[in-house]
Parts: sequence; C-alpha cells; structure tokens
Amino acid sequence: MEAVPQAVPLPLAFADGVFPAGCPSRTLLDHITSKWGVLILIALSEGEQRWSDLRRRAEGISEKMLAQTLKTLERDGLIRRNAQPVIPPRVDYSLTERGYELSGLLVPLVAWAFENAEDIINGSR
Amino acid sequence: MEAVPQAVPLPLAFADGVFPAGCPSRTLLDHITSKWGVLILIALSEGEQRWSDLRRRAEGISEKMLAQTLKTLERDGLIRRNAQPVIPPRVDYSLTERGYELSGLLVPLVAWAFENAEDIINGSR
DNA sequence: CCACCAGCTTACCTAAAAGTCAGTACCTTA
DNA sequence: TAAGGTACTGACTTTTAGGTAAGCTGGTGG
Repeated sequence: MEAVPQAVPLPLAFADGVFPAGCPSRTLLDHITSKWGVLILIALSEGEQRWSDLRRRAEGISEKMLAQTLKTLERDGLIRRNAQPVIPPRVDYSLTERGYELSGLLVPLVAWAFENAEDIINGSR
Repeated sequence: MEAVPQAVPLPLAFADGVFPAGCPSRTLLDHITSKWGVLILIALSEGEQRWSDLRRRAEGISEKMLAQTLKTLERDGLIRRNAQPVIPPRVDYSLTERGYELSGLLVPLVAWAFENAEDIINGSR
C-alpha cells in the first residue's frame, strides 16, 4: 500500500450537505444504518424472502424489531411487502428499485466490515 | 430504469457471514454506522482536521460525543490522532490507510442518502 | 376439540446511547 | 486582573433503541 492521501479524490458535494443538523439525510441515514436495517437490506439483496426467513437470517432479531425495521424501510420505499391471502399467511419482502440501488452501496461496505472486523476488534493491529 | 432484479449479482460471501449474532463484524458495523461515526469519517475524508473543525463540521455533536467517537475510531485503527504540544493545544485528526479504504465505501453511500433523502423522508414518493 | 402454523401487535421494562453542563490546564490578549 | 481560546474529562440526566413475553387470527392436522 502506498502513502495515505490527505484529501479524498471523490466528487464531494457535502460542502453544506449532510452535516447540518435536522437535514433529512440524517434521518434516512439513521434508518439504513440502524442495527437491524443494514442486515435486513443485505439479506434482501440476495432476493425475495419471507418473514420467517428474515427472522432466521438476521440472527438475534426479535419479532418486534423485525416488524418495526421492515415498516420503516417500507415507508422509505426501500422494500416492498407482498402479502398473500393464504392460510397460513405468507408475506414476501423484496427490495424496490431504490432499495436495490442502495444495497449496491451497502453490500461492499458490509463485506469490507466482515473482512476487517476480526483484525480490528480483536486486536492484532 | 429497468426491471428490478430479484437476486443481487454482487459476489457475496455472507452465507454464514455478518448474520451470526456476536460476530465481530456486528460490533465494527455498530461503530462505523453510529450516529456520529459516519459523519466524522466523511468529514475526515476531506482531509486532516482539528478538533474544533470537526466540532463545527458535524453540526450538533456535543464535545462528549465527539471525544467518544474519535476514541472509538482511533481504537479501531481508522483514524489517527496527532497532538502537538503547543499552547493553546492543537490536535489534528486524519484517516489511516484503513480509514481511507473505508471512507471510499462510505462516501458514495452518504452521497446517495443525501440525494434521496428529501424525496424519501418528506413524502413525494 | 385442541394445538399449531405464520405473521404480526401490544404493553411493559431495561440498557445503552446521547445530551447537559461544569470544570481543568495553560498561555495570550485586552 | 480578568476573560478567552483549545481540547478535553466526568457526573448526572434524559431519550431512545431494543428486549421479553403475551395475545390474536383463522384454517388445518391429530
């Protein structure tokens, strides 16, 4: 690895961007970077899944938080809820276009975290 | 925009990845996706900055949370603290290589959030 | 006739995150 | 002599996220 650059080359328009308090992007960021929000979005990036699949996939999530997180993401237009009127009930969740766009950015981030986590958290600097 | 794909084409190795509870990546993810963690990392992606700059940049942050967030990110090896022994004190913060790597993934995410936030949060679906 | 499945909702409670505010050190400028 | 800038720390309180556990629906299998 080469020297660490002191300024980022990425096209930034954050001059007065995300930083102001009360900016809507703060809220949106809170939703998608919430403890379970990321996991759900990542899980759905692998394709449509039903309630019980998600519950199993996002290990440790409670039903309450699953419901809450799904509602928030649906309200934000990131995921789609498809309830089939069958008995026993069957509800499928999937990403919307917008959610898919987002997950494209989220997946590399989570992958990076996954790769670096052990080194970082359990010492071995 | 075309049809929404049902499965993501990205190379995923999450089969038994981030999802297990107690996995270190959950902790790391919590650090970097914390309310202020993202903002600080993004701010530093624009280059080295001192304490008071960051305080102004991440509008609304308290001194306590700034200190706490900086410490966590430093412990994770994502940022570097450079204290000069001058009076009045001067402390500069910058990204490490690892932090720079991460910010490369974070910046597009935040940019996306910034662009989509208004639409999403204030209706106008 | 009872229990069970899936997909929730609700009420209640705890723990963790974050805010408030005061204080500290040291020197400079008014 | 007093106020102010910089980079903090610590005590205390509030807010919010999250966990636990129970209940509901309405057919179906035992």
